[in-house]
Amino acid sequence: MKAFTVGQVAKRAGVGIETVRFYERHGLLDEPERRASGYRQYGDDDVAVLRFIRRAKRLGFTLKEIKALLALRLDGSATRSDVRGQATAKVRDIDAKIRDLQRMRDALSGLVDACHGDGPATGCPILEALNNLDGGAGDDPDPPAEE
Amino acid sequence: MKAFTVGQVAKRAGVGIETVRFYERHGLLDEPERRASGYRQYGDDDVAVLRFIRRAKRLGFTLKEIKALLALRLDGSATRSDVRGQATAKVRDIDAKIRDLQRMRDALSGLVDACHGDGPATGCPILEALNNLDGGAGDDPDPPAEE
DNA sequence: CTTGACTCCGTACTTAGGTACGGGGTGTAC
DNA sequence: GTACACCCCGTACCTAAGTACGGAGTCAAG
Repeated sequence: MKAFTVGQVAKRAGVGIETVRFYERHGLLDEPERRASGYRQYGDDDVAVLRFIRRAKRLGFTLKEIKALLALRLDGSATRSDVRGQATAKVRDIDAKIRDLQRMRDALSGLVDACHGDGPATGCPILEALNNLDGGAGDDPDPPAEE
Repeated sequence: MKAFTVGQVAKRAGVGIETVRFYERHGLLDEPERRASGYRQYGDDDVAVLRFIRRAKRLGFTLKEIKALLALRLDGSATRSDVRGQATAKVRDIDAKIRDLQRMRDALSGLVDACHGDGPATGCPILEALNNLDGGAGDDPDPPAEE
């Protein structure tokens, strides 16, 4: 029932007022209705969108990507297979991110296991572990050619 | 054996020359040895570090965080348990990211399944799916209090 | 021993994503 | 009916992470 002011919606979503206006200007948040005075009016759905943006950002999505994700929601002109295609592509993106993170996680956690004891850290097999952090998943535009 | 120029190391790592200098200035890459002419000299280890930075960045780590990750490698003054502590914290960070991504992935992929057929997208249960995208994992500094 | 590609350095510019400022209007509690 | 907090808008500023510029020195091939 569209009862929040910009300050209230910002507080509920855990962002700043200026940020709400910023998202509006950049098309992540729909332009809200206004009271006669010009005051913006928001509802719970706007809070949800703002929270979603916050979380997606933490996961490394850009505002542009988030905008695309949000657009899946409203795009009434798209056919279902359009939407499916876009969503599927996003799922693949996310899967790739997860795989990368998992490899990083495993290497790091292997490091934690290998580096037990409590002497000085020198000798702790961190170097090797870090080397393992590198490795497969690059869209490397430069396969190690000869020079 | 420290045989690459800045251009060569940049190419091998898939980054720009200016980026290499930038990382050096910001302490992510050690200051390399120089030839008499002042030319920087790099080795394979530097390539590995640059590639690592690239991957970590794609995963949403900031350069600051990456610097901290890289520091685990060299910190000879730290005790093993120091290093273990830091690495463990990083693992937890990464786990949280993975969980968030997985929830997002599941919601999105549920959307894909639910939205089969090929009519117009209106009616496709995207709204609910997006609502599910929100939910648990925020370090929300503002629990929905009364107003 | 010159030419072209590469390197040096410092400085300036760019994009993304906000954050702050400031002069004015609004809403409400006394 | 006037404080006071809150909102309006535009503009300016900020950090992160590069990217580009440009004049001078260097290296290797012919």
